[in-house]
Amino acid sequence: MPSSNIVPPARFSAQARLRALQSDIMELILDRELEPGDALPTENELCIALGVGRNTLRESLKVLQALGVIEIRHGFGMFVAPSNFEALADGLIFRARLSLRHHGLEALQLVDVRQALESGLIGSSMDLITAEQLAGIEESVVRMEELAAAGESFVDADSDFHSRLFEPLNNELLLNLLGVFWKVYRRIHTETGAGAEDLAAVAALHRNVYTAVAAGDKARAAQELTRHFDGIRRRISDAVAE
Amino acid sequence: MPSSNIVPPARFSAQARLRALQSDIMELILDRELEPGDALPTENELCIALGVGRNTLRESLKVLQALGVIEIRHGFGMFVAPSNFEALADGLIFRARLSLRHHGLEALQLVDVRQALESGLIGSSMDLITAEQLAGIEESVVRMEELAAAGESFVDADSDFHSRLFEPLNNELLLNLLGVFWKVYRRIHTETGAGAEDLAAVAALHRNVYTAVAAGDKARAAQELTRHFDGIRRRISDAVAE
DNA sequence: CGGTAGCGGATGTCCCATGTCCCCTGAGCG
DNA sequence: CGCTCAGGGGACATGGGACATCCGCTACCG
Repeated sequence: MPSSNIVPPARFSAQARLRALQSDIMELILDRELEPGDALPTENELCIALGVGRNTLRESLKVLQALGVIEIRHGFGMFVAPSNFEALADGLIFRARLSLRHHGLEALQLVDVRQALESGLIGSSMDLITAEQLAGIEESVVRMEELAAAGESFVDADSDFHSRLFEPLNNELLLNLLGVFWKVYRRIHTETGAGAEDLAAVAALHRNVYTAVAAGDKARAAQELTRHFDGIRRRISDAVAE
Repeated sequence: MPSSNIVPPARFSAQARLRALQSDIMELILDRELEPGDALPTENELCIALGVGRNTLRESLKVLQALGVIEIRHGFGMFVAPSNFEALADGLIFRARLSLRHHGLEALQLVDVRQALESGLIGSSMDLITAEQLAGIEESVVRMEELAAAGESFVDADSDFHSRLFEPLNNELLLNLLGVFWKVYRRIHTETGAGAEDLAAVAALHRNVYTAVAAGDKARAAQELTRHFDGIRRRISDAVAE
């Protein structure tokens, strides 16, 4: 029985305590009205303020960093971070790879979600698109076609194309989510070999999407996107079957 | 210049090393073909296998736990976890609360994404829905109406309604994402007070959605959902303005 | 034969020492 | 007078050890 021990403070499960600690740190940020870019107290100050050891604190800190809540700069300090979904991507990539060992279920679900997002929002994006942004999209298509003609893979240009497509919406969360899906897809892509794809055909599909967007034909744009996703789904199914 | 030092192992940035360590752990799981529920090696074994100290390892382990990749049970061991999006929710809740201090931009973006998902996928879900599932949806609506009549808030029933709506798709990723959005929304809801909402009107909106779904009218279902989201958007704007 | 106390192993928390990195400052130079 | 770069100091990174806590299993005792 700790007589003078001040801190046997309501022992919950370890897991709950860690989560509480993370919440405390986030509350502290909100309470002090820190903005993205502002510095947090040093590790030692936080240890004292929150009444935990440095290691325990650091474990929570690392989690918050992975969640994109804070940014840790070695040797300088910790700061409230701008958006960052890297960690989510890693988690999803892991799940997707795990599922590819079986039936690729999670990978296919991911394509479904991405399709709903892209097909569902392409219309709104087309309402807001500027001539300049449209030109940027075509540029991506051209780059894909060039790479396809040269027989080189063009994952970057492909990713670029889809980013630009939804840039007009000015929705960072959406772009982040799509970015995550892209990262997962890219991983699956290299994982499954996928060398046998028809580059020219893929480039042509994107050209079709561009044409529909440029013409302002929302229904056709959504439809062309859907065809694109059907191709992706087929490739995943093939990879799992093999 | 470390002469006899065996391990000056290609110093990258600290952040990169931590990420690499996480990847290594995930690779190890995939290499050993561990399934969800299987036990990982103990901390000490991993320390040796990966050549890092226990503290460093634990920081990565905690991150993986937060990402829902592994599950840590105090005093027993570590296991490959089933799906878990809790961490993502916490991160998003933080972002949303942070943004509410300004213009509520991220909160509104989140509603946009959710709307795209729900409006975009309601059609596919209606293709697959069974009579039983339909009855479950109506049950949720009835519960909401009862609670509205009693003047009580019905966040749970509301959340239930939306879950059931997309249950037929059998897409865990989607349900998880929507669950995350719900959690964030619920937090915002309590955060902004939001006591002044018209319970009966909200219940009626859901009744309209149910009616359209039961009638098999996809366009109307999507439209009713959109109206629902417009209401949410308005409430967020009001909360920020005040 | 059943319940329980003890044991072994694993994780949780913490401290300390040392290494590493980054920004800031000030002296030196053009 | 302004620019550049080396050094200082502060802060984070890493590793190891000690002790506390928790869980499941087993062997002892009633």
